[in-house]
Amino acid sequence: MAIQEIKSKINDNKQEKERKLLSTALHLFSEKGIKKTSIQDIVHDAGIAKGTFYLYFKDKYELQDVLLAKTSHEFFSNACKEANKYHFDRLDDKIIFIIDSIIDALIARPNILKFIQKNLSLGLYSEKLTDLLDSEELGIKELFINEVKEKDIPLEYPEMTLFMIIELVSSTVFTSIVEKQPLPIEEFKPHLYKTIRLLINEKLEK
Amino acid sequence: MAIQEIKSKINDNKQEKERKLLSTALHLFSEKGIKKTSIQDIVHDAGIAKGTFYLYFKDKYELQDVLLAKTSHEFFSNACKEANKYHFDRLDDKIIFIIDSIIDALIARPNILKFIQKNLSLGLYSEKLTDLLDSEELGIKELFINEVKEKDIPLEYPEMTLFMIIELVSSTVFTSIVEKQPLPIEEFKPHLYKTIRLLINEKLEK
Amino acid sequence: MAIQEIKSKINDNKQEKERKLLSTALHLFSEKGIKKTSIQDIVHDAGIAKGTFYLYFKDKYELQDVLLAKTSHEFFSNACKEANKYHFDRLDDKIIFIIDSIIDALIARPNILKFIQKNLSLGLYSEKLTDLLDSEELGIKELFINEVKEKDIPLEYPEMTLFMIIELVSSTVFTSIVEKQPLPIEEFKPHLYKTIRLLINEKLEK
Amino acid sequence: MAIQEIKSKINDNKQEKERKLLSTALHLFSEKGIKKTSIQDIVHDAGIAKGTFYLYFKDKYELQDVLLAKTSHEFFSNACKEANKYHFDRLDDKIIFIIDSIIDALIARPNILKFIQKNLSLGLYSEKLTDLLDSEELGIKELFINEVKEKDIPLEYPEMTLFMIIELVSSTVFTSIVEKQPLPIEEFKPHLYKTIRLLINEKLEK
DNA sequence: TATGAATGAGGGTTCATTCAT
DNA sequence: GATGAATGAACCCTCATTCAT
Repeated sequence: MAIQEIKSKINDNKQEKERKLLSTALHLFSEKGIKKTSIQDIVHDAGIAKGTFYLYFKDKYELQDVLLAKTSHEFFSNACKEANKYHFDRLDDKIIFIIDSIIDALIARPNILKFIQKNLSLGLYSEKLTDLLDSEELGIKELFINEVKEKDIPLEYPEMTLFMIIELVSSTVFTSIVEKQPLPIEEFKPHLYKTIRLLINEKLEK
Repeated sequence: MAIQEIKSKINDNKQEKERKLLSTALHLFSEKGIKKTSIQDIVHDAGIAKGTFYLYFKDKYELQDVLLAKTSHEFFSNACKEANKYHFDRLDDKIIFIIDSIIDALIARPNILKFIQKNLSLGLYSEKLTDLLDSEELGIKELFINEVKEKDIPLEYPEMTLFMIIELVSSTVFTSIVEKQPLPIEEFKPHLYKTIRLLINEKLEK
Repeated sequence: MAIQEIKSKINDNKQEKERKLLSTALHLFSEKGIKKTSIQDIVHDAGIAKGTFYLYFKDKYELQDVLLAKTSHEFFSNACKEANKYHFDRLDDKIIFIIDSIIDALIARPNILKFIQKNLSLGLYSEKLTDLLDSEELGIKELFINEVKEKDIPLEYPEMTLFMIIELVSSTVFTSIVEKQPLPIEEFKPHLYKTIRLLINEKLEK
Repeated sequence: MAIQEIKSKINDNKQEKERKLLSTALHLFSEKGIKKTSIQDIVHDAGIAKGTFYLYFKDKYELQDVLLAKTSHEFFSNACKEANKYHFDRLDDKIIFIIDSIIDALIARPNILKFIQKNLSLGLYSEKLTDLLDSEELGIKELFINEVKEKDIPLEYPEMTLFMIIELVSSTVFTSIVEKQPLPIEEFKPHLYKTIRLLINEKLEK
């Protein structure tokens, strides 16, 4: 076997270990909460030795950060892929479709929502994402900016608008799904979507 | 000394202990973070015996919940009091004044912001507030609803609008102050306030 | 029961715990060495809970320091008591008697010698001794100084002479007993005692 | 390249690795103490693989023993070399010159002194020295014995005298430099040197 | 010879909680 | 109600050591 092959095999093995730790941790964090999940639990369920954990992560919280960014990012990524299957005349329709997909996905996995809490926006803005983002796929950020330009939507600072939309969604949806406050999610959706349209089509005479 | 007086003194003593625990805990939570603050630390700094803690709170997290609601509420309460010193012709001006006061107060105490995180809205919506709210003071909620009615502002669901404003502020301001993302707070303020005006004066022809 | 009594009972209990920890630790340190003795071992053998250890000592090494001073001191203390039973015309005879007693005691407990190593002088000079020394008993230090004065022994700096004698004994005896270098202890003794006499009766024409 | 050369190169490489391990370990032991220095630390700083350590030493303590003997020996070796540059009429002057050189060297490197502790005499008496001593250089031991003979100094057991001088120095100097007890080293020196003269020129009429 | 990823035993330490006083 | 000494489970983390490459 060539040295090249050996090295790549070792590398594969390492990646596999890291992947296993991440997926096991996500499962446990969602199931029992971060506080009640110990490193012991994670390595036990992952079938990995205790010491090995520290070869990959400094502590539970570094793992948590990576996981938050990664998981949130996946929600955006999946929803965008889904949206790209269809054609939308209007940007607001497309954005709301994406957000609606994400909300439905969150409803379907309430435990993961409890893990993400109000930090969905990390999926777009976390610094931990650098590894994941060298993929050439178009995220919601690029999509939004591009379409604003193409369709001549009169937004002064589209990045800022998107940021506020995402934070608004992230924050209200968590409260609505988990605490059913101020309304259960299905009743809340129309209010939220109306507001999103407002933000995208801002026409403030001032 | 009359029995009454003795009882009231004992009661005072109890309230004093609880108050001491709360203030000490807030200080420690802000300074070192919740995770790194132990009950030991709290009772030590508060000058209270270990066992006594459990006469007042089930555990650290019950105390944390109370503290989150209480502290957030104080920010709103102070800002409202300040606003009531002046006269505002427009509701959006008044709301933005209040929110600006709160943001400035948060900037001044970044450690407390780190404790509150994105949960500022607990100051309005937490169930732990029942004790605090039997005061007859007008909060921002009542203020908002009343003025919408008085001034005939065409908002279909004013409660919903306020909820979204608060969550939007809570979420974006934390990120902006703590991580200076996407803009430092002073640069971000104009964008935020423009959006708040938009939400209050919504005129979406649809 | 009066509060006084209760408090003193608690105090007795605490002293008893500390005593137990010290004696157990000495036994284990002598038997297996410090490095191989864990706090677990100590509390286990002492029949005390793990957490309790930390109420009395910061760590294994604080305990070790106390123990070194205490144990060394006992050797001196016992030897002095023994010497005081007899009358000596000469100071050098008395000092050598004391040192001979100590050496014999060390020979009898080689494990304890391995623990003390070359630090026998801590029994006279350690700062950890303050607790033990408020006893009014005359140590070798006072004994030496007093007799030098009384007997007009022409020593310029008796403290310094004693210090060097003690360090010399401490250092050579360890090597001689443990490693039988350069001679086994019984053969080495005469050389050592001759040197001690020399130091006490210094008559250096210079 | 001739096989000879290759072999010698490999050998050089090996010696280089061992040398590197020793020097790195000495540095770490001095800096952080033995207990807090792990094999991990040593190989990391030495730039050598973990497994490789075990090709050279059984464990940290074997390395420590070698290092103690080696380092102590160097102090004697350097001081003797220095002394040989000059001519001394009297043996006691020469010995005191050597010891003074050693003490000054120790003062200059207090961390190394903390590592050596009271074991300076290992530089003369350790069994680990066999490798180093097949050099034909005259050590202090040979020097002392020879001169006693040559100068007809009336010492019955010169080896014993030297042993006691070395142990006395080793023990007192450590305490004096590190703990400044009973006197700081510079003030202690005259007392020590006076005693050394006494031992060399013993004239106890008894 | 040299490597360094993986191991998992074992250490120190913390801490919420109890309970006799 | 108040105390704080004692507990011991549970944690994190380090580390010497192994072994396939």
